[in-house]
Amino acid sequence: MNAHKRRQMYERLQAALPAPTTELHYRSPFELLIAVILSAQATDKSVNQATATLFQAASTPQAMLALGVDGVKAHVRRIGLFNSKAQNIIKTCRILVEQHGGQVPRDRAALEALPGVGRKTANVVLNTAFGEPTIAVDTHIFRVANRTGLAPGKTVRQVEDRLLKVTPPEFRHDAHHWLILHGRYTCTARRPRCGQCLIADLCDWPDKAAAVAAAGTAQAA
DNA sequence: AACTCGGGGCA
DNA sequence: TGCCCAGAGTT
Repeated sequence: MNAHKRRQMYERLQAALPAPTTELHYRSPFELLIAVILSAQATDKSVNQATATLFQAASTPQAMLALGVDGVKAHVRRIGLFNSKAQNIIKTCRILVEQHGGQVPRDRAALEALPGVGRKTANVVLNTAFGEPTIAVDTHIFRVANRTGLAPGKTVRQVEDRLLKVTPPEFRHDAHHWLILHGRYTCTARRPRCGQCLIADLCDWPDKAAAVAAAGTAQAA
């Protein structure tokens, strides 16, 4: 995919998709951080369901510490990986209180030093809470970047670096938002909906034609 | 690079 | 039923 096509891709996604916002529910950088920690390998629906009651019980790191691991678990039991996530949340809150004045640090290294926070979570917080032009590569974006030829790469870090390079500056802050929505609702992992894709004509995916045809016969049948 | 954690959603 | 989910940590 060349520079012209990339720009066209972003322009179309920007025009068609809703204003940039997370689908996770949060009211502060702290709540965002916790929600993103919980969202690893989980659906946003299940996360929002859990945080609705969790944040009512505790919306600050101090209050979260008062809940304790078992208290947190009681709210997040229906989310996958909840055991390690509950422990990580408490450890993270302790560090926030002891080393960062109870605030979420606006610093990549400090964020990634928090238990349960990796490259992706740090990027989301930096972008969404602090407005920095990071691109958080998750499974959706990794798939879209490779499938369309927008920014191919074998590792998440490779895709992230390439995305930052090939994304025009004016799109860089919101690219994450558009790419993830596109991957989630159109360029899905299984049975991508190429027939109703806004950018199918710009996409390099070899199986695109087959996918369109399959969708057509599936609807006809 | 491969493995593990993990309940829920969806075809 | 099998595959996937807005990943991170360990080996």
